[in-house]
Amino acid sequence: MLDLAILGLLFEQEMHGYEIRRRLRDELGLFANISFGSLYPALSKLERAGAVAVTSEGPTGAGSIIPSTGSLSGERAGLRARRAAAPLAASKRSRKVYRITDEGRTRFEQLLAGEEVDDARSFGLRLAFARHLPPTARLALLERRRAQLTRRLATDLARASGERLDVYTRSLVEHSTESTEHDIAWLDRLIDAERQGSSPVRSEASSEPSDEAPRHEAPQHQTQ
Amino acid sequence: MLDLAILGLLFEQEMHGYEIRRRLRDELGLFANISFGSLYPALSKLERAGAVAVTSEGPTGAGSIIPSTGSLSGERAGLRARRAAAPLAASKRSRKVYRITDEGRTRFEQLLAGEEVDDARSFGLRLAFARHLPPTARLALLERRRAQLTRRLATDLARASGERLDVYTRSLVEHSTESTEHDIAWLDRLIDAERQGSSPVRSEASSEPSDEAPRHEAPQHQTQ
DNA sequence: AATCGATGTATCAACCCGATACATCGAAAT
DNA sequence: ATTTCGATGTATCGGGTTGATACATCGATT
Repeated sequence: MLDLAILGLLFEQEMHGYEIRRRLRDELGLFANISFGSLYPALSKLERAGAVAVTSEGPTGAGSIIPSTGSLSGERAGLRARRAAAPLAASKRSRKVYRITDEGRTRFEQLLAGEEVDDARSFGLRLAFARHLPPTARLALLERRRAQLTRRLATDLARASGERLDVYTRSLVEHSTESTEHDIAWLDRLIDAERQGSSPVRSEASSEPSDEAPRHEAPQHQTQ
Repeated sequence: MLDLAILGLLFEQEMHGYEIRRRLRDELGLFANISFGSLYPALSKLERAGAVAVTSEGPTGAGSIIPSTGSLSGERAGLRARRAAAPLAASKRSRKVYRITDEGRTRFEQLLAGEEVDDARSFGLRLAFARHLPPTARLALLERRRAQLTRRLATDLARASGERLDVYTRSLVEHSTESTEHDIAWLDRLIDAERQGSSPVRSEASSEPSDEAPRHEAPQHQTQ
């Protein structure tokens, strides 16, 4: 699940681990504070799997890829060895900038279109990257989530009406029910907007928009 | 965190693992589907720590508190009603019935009054057992949670207004903001009710061993 | 009688989190 | 000018959670 978040961020721009964490916290808001104990192993795993590649050193921008000395494999003491053996002038600080590969892009689309939309986090993450989905899959994602919430609402209502609960538990269940209803209403608005805006447009990349409906906010595509 | 849930359920009535899972799912609703891979290790750990003891074998040693069919009608399926209607006493089935110890009760109160009210699960769990808290601690719990949500609302608002987000991410952030506001309003109602109603009733968490029958659901005050 | 689903306990790999360690840099404090 | 301190940056470790899986018994249907 964290793989999806990492690949989604690297899909737009290459960056290093610390920056990934910052964006996840500040922009997405999901993973309130993703732990480094999750992030770095996930990056290593993605690198081993060939989904991302490291273009060591280079704060921002596109160029400035220093021809690596071949010892960029993340071994146990490799970090210290690299630091000691690389007193480069350009090397301000040890940072590993990650870049997504073609294989990673494929993996990203697989994960994004995956069916495991169980919890709120997973759904929120997919929605945050929903602009990379074709309209059909986007609508399917929203409706899958809506079906899940509807199911949960049914069990919540059964529990609220059937059981004998104390004041606090009852309030908890009632509030949970209201929240679920609120979520469903929100999803209905999203689904409606999706149906209004994406029906005439067949493809997100190449097709003439033939509708003149006053869309309040157009679904913009990705930027570089 | 799971320890609190287990001890809270065993606080009222002894039961076995499978039943703990069922109650957590059907009554509390938290831990939508608690995994056995969490439950059984937690039970073993609690047993090693002396917080619970196993009174192996015998599903209904001291008379089942199962309410007769009436309130069970709203259950998930008729299967449970069927099972509840026939509480076999000679069950040779391997089941380990757990009972809370005095040490476990102490541990339960420690956990319940603990300060780590970070996430929604932890708070919801504490609220579900809030009737075991003295009114002062109950109010403190609600206000701690409110303060957390207020902080989160501030960062959410900053993110929503400052960043340039695509349609879906923006909708996500806005919905999250609304949900947090909804939660805060709910907490305000709870806090208000707590301030109104908590003066006359003084009980719980004291050294009174008698005065109450071993009922497991006994909150009778308050105006919801 | 055989199958199937519910009940019941238990373990495993994979994953995630919180804490911690180590190291560098910029800037404020002394 | 030097020290201190906080932000940046990578990485590991222990412990808890999950989902999958295994094994076994019982009740009911076929």
